[in-house]
Amino acid sequence: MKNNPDNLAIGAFAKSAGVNVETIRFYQRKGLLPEPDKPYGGIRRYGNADVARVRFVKRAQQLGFSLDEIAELLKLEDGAHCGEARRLAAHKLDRVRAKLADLLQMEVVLDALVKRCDTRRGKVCCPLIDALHGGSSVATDA
Amino acid sequence: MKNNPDNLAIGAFAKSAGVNVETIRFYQRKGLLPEPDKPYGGIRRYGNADVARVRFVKRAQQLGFSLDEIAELLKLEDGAHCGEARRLAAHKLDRVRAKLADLLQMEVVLDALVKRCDTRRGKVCCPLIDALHGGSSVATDA
DNA sequence: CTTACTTCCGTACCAAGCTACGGAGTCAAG
DNA sequence: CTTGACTCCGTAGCTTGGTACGGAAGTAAG
Ligand SMILES: [Zn+2]
Ligand SMILES: [Zn+2]
Ligand SMILES: [Zn+2]
Ligand SMILES: [Zn+2]
Repeated sequence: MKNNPDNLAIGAFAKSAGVNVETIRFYQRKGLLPEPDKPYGGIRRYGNADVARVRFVKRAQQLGFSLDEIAELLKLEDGAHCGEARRLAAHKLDRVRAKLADLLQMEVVLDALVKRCDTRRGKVCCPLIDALHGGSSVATDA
Repeated sequence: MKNNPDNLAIGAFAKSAGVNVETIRFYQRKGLLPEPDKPYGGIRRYGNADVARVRFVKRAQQLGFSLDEIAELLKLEDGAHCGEARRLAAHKLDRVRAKLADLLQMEVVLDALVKRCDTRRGKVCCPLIDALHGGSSVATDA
């Protein structure tokens, strides 16, 4: 009875889902996971559907969705609202791309600064520091 | 006397630096900005050096440095510690690149999911939702 | 029955980077 | 001198995604 995968106490459930017990409780408080009824004075039991739901959350997180956004996705969990799901994902894709562009810009500038720092080492004013002082191009520069 | 750029009260200083007054105070508490002595029972005054320092902080932030890291950079502000500055920036560059790789992975997967959602619209189970259920590849997949 | 492990539940705390608020003091204009 | 704007200072709150704590009650093994 103890390891029946459809009759787990919260500890086994959390382990099975690959998260911390406190994370489960946190998701319950956030409304991402249902809190099963508990027998009077007893303890709550969880099943495969709950494990699957946590895994759903974790996969969506890997794609950059916030917990609030994941709550929206979970409302579409039956797969019958393709348009709505697509809209959410497309919007997230936009924001991922925007962040990507920002980071790329940082990468370009940092790379240039580090290289300049290498080639002009030994000067009184480090070109990298100088750029942060506003001495040379450091911003988007476009 | 009022708009002398080397004798600013905190409000004018903040405006001149392009930040909120509270941000100035916050930076002072964090040790990023010195708190000038104030005349007994009077108000503190700020100058161009302070404005430049805030701008330094903001430029470094744009490159992805955290305030703690910026505190380190500010110790090298005289430009005489090229090697140390280069080390900090190179390390940051590494982390920017790592984040870039993560985001790129997200972008690839999200893009694929959205496209699949487009082409298979109308199915009972939306392919996007299905992938989050673990139905198809959604993870790093490498 | 006792011991030891879980569970339950509320509450508080963490990082980061601010933002807001309240009451008292100061300053400049009219 | 009064009014109103500004400053000072401490403290508290916000966001996101959890983590940690502590005491009471339930559960399992011996
Ligand atoms: Zn779909
Ligand atoms: Zn310099
Ligand atoms: Zn250098
Ligand atoms: Zn499905």
